[in-house]
Amino acid sequence: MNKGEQTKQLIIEAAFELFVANGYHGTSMRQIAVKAGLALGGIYNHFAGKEELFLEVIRVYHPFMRVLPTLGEVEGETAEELIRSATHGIVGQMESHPKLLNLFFIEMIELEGRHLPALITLFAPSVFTFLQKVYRHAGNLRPESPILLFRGFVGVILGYWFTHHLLPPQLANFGAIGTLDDLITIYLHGVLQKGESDERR
Amino acid sequence: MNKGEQTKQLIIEAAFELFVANGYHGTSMRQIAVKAGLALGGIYNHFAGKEELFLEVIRVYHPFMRVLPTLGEVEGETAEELIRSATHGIVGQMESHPKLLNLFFIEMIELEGRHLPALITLFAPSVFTFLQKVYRHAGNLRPESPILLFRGFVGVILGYWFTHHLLPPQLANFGAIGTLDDLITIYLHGVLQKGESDERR
DNA sequence: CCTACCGATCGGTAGG
DNA sequence: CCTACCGATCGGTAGG
Repeated sequence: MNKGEQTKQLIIEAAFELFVANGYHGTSMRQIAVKAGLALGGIYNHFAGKEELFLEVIRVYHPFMRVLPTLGEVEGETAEELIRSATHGIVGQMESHPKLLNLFFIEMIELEGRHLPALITLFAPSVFTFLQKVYRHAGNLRPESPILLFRGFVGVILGYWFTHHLLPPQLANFGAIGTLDDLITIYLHGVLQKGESDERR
Repeated sequence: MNKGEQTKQLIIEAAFELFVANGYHGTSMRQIAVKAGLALGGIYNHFAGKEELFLEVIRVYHPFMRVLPTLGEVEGETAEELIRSATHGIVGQMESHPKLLNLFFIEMIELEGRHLPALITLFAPSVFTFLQKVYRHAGNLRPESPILLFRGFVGVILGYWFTHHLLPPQLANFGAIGTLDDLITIYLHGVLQKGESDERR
């Protein structure tokens, strides 16, 4: 990696950290320049403008980019193993940089979600691969629709993440807060059925 | 409501719509003034500054403010009825203004979540009331901890909401997208147990 | 890649 | 509640 490429990476990293901390309009090109260690004008040797820089940050750091590819690589012998492994993989990625999700929200709000469709269609295959694997390893899934199963799966991750970062610690005396695996267990009880004696409704 | 109070409400409403559409730093006091139908300087007769105005918007429009009180009023004879009714009540509130949730994210990102703790402790009682009601009407809940039950509940709502607004429509041929009630059903299968014969793990 | 600068717009205020 | 203004800062560029 030559000097110019190195500088470019420094700019992207600096921009990422400032964007997720202060938002798009809350971050100035001057702040990014200082953090990347060059003068304001220098940025424009690498990027045509602020939005182009943001697009590059998204291309590298968007949570879909970090999180969904792991779905394609998940391994396991049963649906339960696949789902537990996928959930932990995704949450692990999210924990690797707790502000990663902010990029998603910033793009939604401040750039009106203009770049989401492209990202979604880019990663839909990983999701399909994962869902097919799950259904292949288990004929005993209650939701007949993979999409529905996936929507519940998303709920487990989001429910865990937001309550994990938001619930006030003092309410622990109202009951155990629980772990990610506890939430997965609830979900698995919801989607797995062991034989037809299990029919409830 | 006298004239001054009326103007104040117009400002708050205009600010709300601009904030959720463009973010905090992406909205200028001049835009708000125009939308509210007065001159820039006029806003400062009602609010000390931009952040004070945002705080008032939050006080009126924050999703917690709109969504959690319904939890305190939910009625039903069984845990299932209570949970279904609460979920529909909350999602209904969210649908009444699809950008309501943006206020939550804007506060998180652009104002660093400084005002969340106050909002959370303000509405914790509604949540507790709801959870107590659920546990009173059903001894057959799998999660021993109400907090854990609640985290799963949050997951249902968030999972539904985000996939509902994000999933590309064309993937419907991969399977039915499902409804909110389908997701609630999965969750209920996860948390309700009908007798001890149901033990799975 | 930096220096020095551009016009535009920002939040906010004085004075009436 | 408006007009007219303030200093500060914005994204971006020319020229070297």
